Amino acid sequence: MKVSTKGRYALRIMLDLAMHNSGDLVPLKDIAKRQGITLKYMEQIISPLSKAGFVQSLRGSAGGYRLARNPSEYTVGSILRVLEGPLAPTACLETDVNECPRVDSCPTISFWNGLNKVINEYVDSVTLEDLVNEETAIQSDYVI
Amino acid sequence: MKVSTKGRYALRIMLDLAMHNSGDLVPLKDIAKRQGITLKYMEQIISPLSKAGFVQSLRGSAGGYRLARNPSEYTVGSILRVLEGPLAPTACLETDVNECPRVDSCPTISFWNGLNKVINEYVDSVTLEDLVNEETAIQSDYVI
DNA sequence: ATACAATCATATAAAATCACTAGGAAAGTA
DNA sequence: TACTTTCCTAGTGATTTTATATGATTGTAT
Repeated sequence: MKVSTKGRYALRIMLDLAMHNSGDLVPLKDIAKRQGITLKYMEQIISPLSKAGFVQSLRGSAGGYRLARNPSEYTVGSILRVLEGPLAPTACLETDVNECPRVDSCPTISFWNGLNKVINEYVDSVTLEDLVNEETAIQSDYVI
Repeated sequence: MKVSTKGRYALRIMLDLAMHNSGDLVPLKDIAKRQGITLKYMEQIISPLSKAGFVQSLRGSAGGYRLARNPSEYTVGSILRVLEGPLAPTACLETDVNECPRVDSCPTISFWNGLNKVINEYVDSVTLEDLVNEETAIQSDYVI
């Protein structure tokens, strides 16, 4: 029941971009340095995010990445799903085509459905903006 | 974010025992036949449940397993945890000793804490009895 | 006492997943 | 042209998953 590093790192990358959301492009190298993740591994993580249209990119010197939308328009769930696939707790909930031969008489399916629901409702109730606001609130504690 | 077969099978075994909860001992062979799981694999799954005191066992001819308590006294979460360990979505939430060096400044920890909470609250809100009642309700549909 | 039935323990292993590392190609900027 | 940065693909060691297999131990019934 663990979220893999890819999902967790994807969230950290997107949150880093959200906290440096000036409109300028942010080189991945800078994010890697801040987050303590190797550049090469981060490239693998941001690639699907780029293909999914979650970030905009530009190559070359002064290139980098930036968010494609407003931080409030990303739920954490949507980010995790790009790297993790469906967040369903069992494989039988993932597709419309139920491959499990026991599905019609399965006494546990309603339980798994319920778990699937609470997980997805929660991860989609939190946005990048929520996390940014929380973080800046924490930082201001030090100032005060 | 998947529950492993051990956790899922453990739930099916416990539910099978709950639906054959006459007080008599149920041979594992019978459960294996009903559930379509090999006896040898089931032995590995029920062993931790036995050690955790979730089921009572008796060896020998006419031996088998039965629930140690009333079905209403088992939450699904408690069963899953025996086989899966903590159901936390990240390792940093598992122990009291936080090993992650970033924990004090981690902007995502509150999100993971929240996810951890909704998952565990849900799995502990459903009992074996709930699943049994649901199943017998479904079966009675056929009768009616 | 003996045979039988079941739990209990341990070893092995294929397959999949995880968490990276590495090399280089392509594209854009100064 | 030199440099920087993204983009693409492949490989790799470690761990986990999902079992299978063999046999020992224990208890019940006849």
